[in-house]
Amino acid sequence: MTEAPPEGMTISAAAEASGLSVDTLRYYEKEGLTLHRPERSSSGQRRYTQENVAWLGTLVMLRRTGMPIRDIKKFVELYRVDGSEADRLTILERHREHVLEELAEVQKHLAAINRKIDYYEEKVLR
Amino acid sequence: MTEAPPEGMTISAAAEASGLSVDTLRYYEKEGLTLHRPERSSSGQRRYTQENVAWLGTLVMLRRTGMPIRDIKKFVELYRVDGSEADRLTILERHREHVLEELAEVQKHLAAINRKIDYYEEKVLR
DNA sequence: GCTTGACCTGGAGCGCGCTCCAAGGGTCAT
DNA sequence: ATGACCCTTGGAGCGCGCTCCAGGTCAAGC
Repeated sequence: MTEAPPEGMTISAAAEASGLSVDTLRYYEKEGLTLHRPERSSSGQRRYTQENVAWLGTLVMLRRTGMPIRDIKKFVELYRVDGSEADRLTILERHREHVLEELAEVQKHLAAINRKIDYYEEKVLR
Repeated sequence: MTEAPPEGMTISAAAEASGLSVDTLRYYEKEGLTLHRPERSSSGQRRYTQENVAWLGTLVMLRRTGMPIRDIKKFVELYRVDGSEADRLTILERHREHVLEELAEVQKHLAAINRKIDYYEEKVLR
């Protein structure tokens, strides 16, 4: 098997694909949130594989559901530990619990917003 | 009609009732987020009425659904404008839209979390 | 009269998550 | 070889939403 030369997307393409900014990609990498660091081209530029980009999707999933950077870091560090699957599962289950609580609270407040809207609709439409 | 002396809860009671911290209550007041500033006792301490506390509930509702302080400020300022009910309604409707989009996105990511959990459950339980 | 404790003010400080900047390098088309 | 353009790094800066602090006042209980 021959080593393929580092082909793959540039950082701006990876940014577009993931919905993150170029700066954020470099920031995440610096913070140790990447599963694998992207390869570099001969001139030192990052080249993102599909796997790299897929992991960015995981990061977006965790961030956009409110997991702090430092917790994501702990999570990704488990990927470097053999047999840590049960621990990763625990973290995900805890996070799911947290997300469900958040959702429930927001929905509760949403109901209050709806009541306030109803009140104003009646008031405004006479 | 006689003026009642300023009876009402202390700031710590209002904090407990609203779920906010004492510091946050003073901060919100400073930022102009209060509908009415609480009265003061003879020694200058804040005394919160039920109405004051109810408004804190509105602030919590807006904050916990992600409305930034500066937008809440615009909203409360409309309460000082006669006939601004339609504008308040518009703000609430826009905010509801925003909340619904947020909820949809979080739920989408929650589904991805569930899939990842399923994957690990299979892996861990052999 | 003294202590305790809750409150007051103005302002500084902080954690988070980016976001931006300066200074420079490589690649390519004209 | 000039310019455009995208990339690199380290580090500074920022917006947000609190949170904390120093130094002081006041009221109640012992």
